[in-house]
Amino acid sequence: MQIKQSIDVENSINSGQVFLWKKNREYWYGINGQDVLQIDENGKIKSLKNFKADFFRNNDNFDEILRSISKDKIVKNAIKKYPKLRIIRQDPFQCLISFIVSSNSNIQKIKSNLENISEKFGEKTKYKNQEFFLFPNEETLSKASINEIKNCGVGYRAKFIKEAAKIISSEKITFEDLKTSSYSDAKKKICTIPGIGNKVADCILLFSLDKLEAFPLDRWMIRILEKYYLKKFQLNTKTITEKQHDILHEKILDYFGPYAGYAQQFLFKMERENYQKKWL
DNA sequence: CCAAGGCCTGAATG
DNA sequence: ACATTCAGGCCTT
Repeated sequence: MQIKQSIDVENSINSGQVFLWKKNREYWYGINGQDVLQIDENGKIKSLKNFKADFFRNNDNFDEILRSISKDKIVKNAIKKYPKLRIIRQDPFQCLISFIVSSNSNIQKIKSNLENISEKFGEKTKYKNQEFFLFPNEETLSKASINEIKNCGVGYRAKFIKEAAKIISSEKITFEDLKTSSYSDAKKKICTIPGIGNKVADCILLFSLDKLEAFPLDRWMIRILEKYYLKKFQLNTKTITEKQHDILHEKILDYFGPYAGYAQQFLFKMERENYQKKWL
């Protein structure tokens, strides 16, 4: 694939979107579903299985997107700081499980949990003279016992993971359908999976199902909105009920527009770096 | 519709 | 040392 615009590989990987990545010399290596990717500093991708998807969303129109979300000084500054930050289009099933695992957790633990899941259930493989474990497919996880999953350190989320894998492997919900559905339809459907609420759903929709209007509202984003947008969104800091959540998301969409998810990623990255939070 | 409490786990804090 | 607290939420009551 031709690279039209430069990519900030380092910061894109280190922005809370993906977890099974590590750097070795000049390359980043990561698990993306049933594939292993090797990415150089320019964003050039090689892979175990001839990966050809648009991982860094090169086909998005960045000029238009950045113009569209540049509504105020706050976002503009965030964009200025990380101008080549990308939203990553990752493997949907791995993404879904990753963000179920992420709830009420932290990045270090999420990473460790997911590594355990891959090692225990994923296929062992070699690429570029290194050993990797692919991410398990939905069928494998759907058949795993709750205790085996629990042993990966995910605690009460184990049963969510198994149930989610069952729903996907039985095709009660398919990613193809979610991709072609509208944002709000897709969200409704995906929220029927146990362990997936508003925040987790938006992460999955934004990072793997091309729903750029998804705007994950986690503790950090709420903090950011309180800090910079308190008046604009008339934030009711105490009550983040489902209803309030919907109302807030609507205001955000009205304000940032159809690429709100990109705005979220820039703001999130900026604020986490301000607080010097670790990524992987 | 809202508020409150519980939940696995491990690192950080007191 | 040991006990709380807290962390990219969600579910149940």
